[in-house]
Amino acid sequence: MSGRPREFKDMTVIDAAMDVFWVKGFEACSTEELCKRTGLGRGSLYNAFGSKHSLYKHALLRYSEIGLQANLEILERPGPIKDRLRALMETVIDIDLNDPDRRGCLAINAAIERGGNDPEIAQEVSRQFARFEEALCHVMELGQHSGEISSKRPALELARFFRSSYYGMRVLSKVEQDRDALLDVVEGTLAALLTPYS
Amino acid sequence: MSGRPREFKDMTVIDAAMDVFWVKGFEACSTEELCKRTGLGRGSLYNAFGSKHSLYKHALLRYSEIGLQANLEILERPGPIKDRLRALMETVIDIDLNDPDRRGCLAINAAIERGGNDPEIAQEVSRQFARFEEALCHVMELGQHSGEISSKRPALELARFFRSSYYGMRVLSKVEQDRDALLDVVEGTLAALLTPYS
DNA sequence: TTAATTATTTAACGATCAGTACAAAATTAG
DNA sequence: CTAATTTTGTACTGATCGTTAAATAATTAA
Repeated sequence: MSGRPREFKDMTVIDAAMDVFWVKGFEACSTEELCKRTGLGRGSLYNAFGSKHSLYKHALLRYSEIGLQANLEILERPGPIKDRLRALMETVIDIDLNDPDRRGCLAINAAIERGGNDPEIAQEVSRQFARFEEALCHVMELGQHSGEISSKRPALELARFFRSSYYGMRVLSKVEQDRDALLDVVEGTLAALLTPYS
Repeated sequence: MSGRPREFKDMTVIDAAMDVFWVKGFEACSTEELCKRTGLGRGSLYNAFGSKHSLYKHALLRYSEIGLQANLEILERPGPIKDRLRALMETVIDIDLNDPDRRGCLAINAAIERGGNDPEIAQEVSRQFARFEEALCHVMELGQHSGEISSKRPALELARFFRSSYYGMRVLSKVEQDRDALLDVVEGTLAALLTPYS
């Protein structure tokens, strides 16, 4: 054990690869470009990660510490539940519309590009979707206890409904340039949660 | 003009190509497979459509007469607005979950795979999204006039909100196998539209 | 019939694809 | 030091990519 030491940090390489996959998707991203952007030669890249598909999996896993985690942090902020949910959606609108590459959400991109034909990727995406659902459900329960959010519906249903609306908004933001169209989604979704009676 | 006659109908070829693009996406679909599935030789295919990208555009345009139109027909059915909106979502859940290829919605697939890097495709997707919004808005207005749907919010906002939730559901259905998770989206979304007070 | 036009078939184009073989380089263990 | 081990850089693999060239076939117009 322990021969020549690696000249790179795995995570740095995965981050670079994630950026490329995020912009171009899996199929449209060549191994040559991955080498260029990670700074690794083909030998090193294949020695470390085995295949393009494996590197993509690593990138997707890493994404849960970027995209998902960023969302969870907004949800855990102090302050009214309503403000957190609004911040979650409005923040993502700003990010998506200001991104010249319109990368969107890597997990959603993976779900669409590979979910149907790639069980491994589908499972990891599903895991990330579930984690988001869980966090949202927790927030909905908090809101229901404090009376900020309608208790007419189960928290899980509200979480799933909100999540769907959020994901749909990220699909729309891939091609939409009218910010108002996205802000209407925010208003409609929040209004649905904040019915004034119990 | 008028030399040797074509041995195929353009629309038949486009339909076949659409099926392949729908299952595999744009990048993962080779011209060889397109030839195989359309029955055309490479020469005929390129003579008729010019490029893979052009054929993809034709397929996406054709999709608006399949996917979009199917939705519009459900929305134009007679009967309560609530039933139409529910049918729209539940029908799509059945289709998506019963599809072994998990093709989902081709317009959404195109938005995600190519929306960020392909302005032509982004524009056509945007057009189809807008048409769906328009139809939904019309239905919301009908529902508001008849009192079936809350008038607290503008019809356009309701339409945009519903559409986002619907698109999100189709993203989820790419990797979700729990029907209840999708049905909760339906319940949550409909409940939001059907507040009992004006 | 002939010329013009368009479609089809086949073979091939250069480019690029993901992945590998292998030798040189750098380390540790003994 | 040597042997063992791992990484690195480079050259290369066969396969496949999207696209094109060119000969042949089928039609209409004259």
